[in-house]
Amino acid sequence: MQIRNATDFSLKHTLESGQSFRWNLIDDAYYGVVEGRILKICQIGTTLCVESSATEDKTTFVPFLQHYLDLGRDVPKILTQVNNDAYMHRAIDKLWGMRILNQELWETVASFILSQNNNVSRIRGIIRRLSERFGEQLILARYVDYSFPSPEALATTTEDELLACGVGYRASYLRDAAAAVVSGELALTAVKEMSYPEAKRELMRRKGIGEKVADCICLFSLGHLSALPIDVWIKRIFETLYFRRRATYHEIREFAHAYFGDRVGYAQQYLFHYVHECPNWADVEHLALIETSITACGRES
DNA sequence: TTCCAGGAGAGAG
DNA sequence: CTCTCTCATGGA
Repeated sequence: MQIRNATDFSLKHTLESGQSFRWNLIDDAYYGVVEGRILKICQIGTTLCVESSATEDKTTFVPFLQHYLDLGRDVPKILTQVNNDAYMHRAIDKLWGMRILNQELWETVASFILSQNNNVSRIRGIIRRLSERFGEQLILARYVDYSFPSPEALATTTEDELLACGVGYRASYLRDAAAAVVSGELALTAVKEMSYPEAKRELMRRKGIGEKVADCICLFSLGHLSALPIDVWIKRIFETLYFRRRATYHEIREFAHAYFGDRVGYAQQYLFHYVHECPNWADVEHLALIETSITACGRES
């Protein structure tokens, strides 16, 4: 199956930017599991070639995939709004076409609970082992993978089995969240209908979900583009480039919304992925010295 | 060996 | 409110 006219879209930047942990690049095609089926996607120009392990109805599958990849959004317009300085200009130029995915909610909740105090490659390994152990086997041609474990599967296992997958001290957080979904205490269908502040507050009631993880869930699953996950790198960027001093999370949040506007989540993702792709910290500091359009922040007490 | 990674909870001040 | 310590794990 094909999707044409995927303009201003980069499959590579989108799937490799650390918002999903499930995609593997094999011979120019990305293989991943999305909502219970393996997808194989490759991009040739503005055309996406897609294969699925499931039998798909084209009339529903194409809109589903377009929504997952956020293809319906006017991303160039957003990037114009957040292209405020030399550093953002470089990030946007380097990562043109990167989009923020709309991922399945439970998988996103569980994945970012596991992300705390962890690194991307290890998070990927944990999720792969959890899926192999607690998910269902899927096959597309010679590619074998496993669906993301259901809340029921993770709620009824033991912490020892989770530890064997390498989740570490996050085992109790993961099991508690799964149990809350099963019991209905965490109503995911209701969370999907909530506003950004409501959804964030509801998610943060769970142990293991703080501000940053809740913002990742709101941004990478619920489409709340004003969500701003502040990890150590984003904090470092804002402090070096825009504040030139230590800043609290509250200060960064306030400044970022004023500086980038209500699509700050998109700006954040370009900053996050760019600093990981091009970890030239001296360059950041150099830009901080020559940048003049951003001196408004951090002057008052 | 120590440090770090898409942090958060608990406690102290 | 802010600061600090700890948490399990593996790669650098």
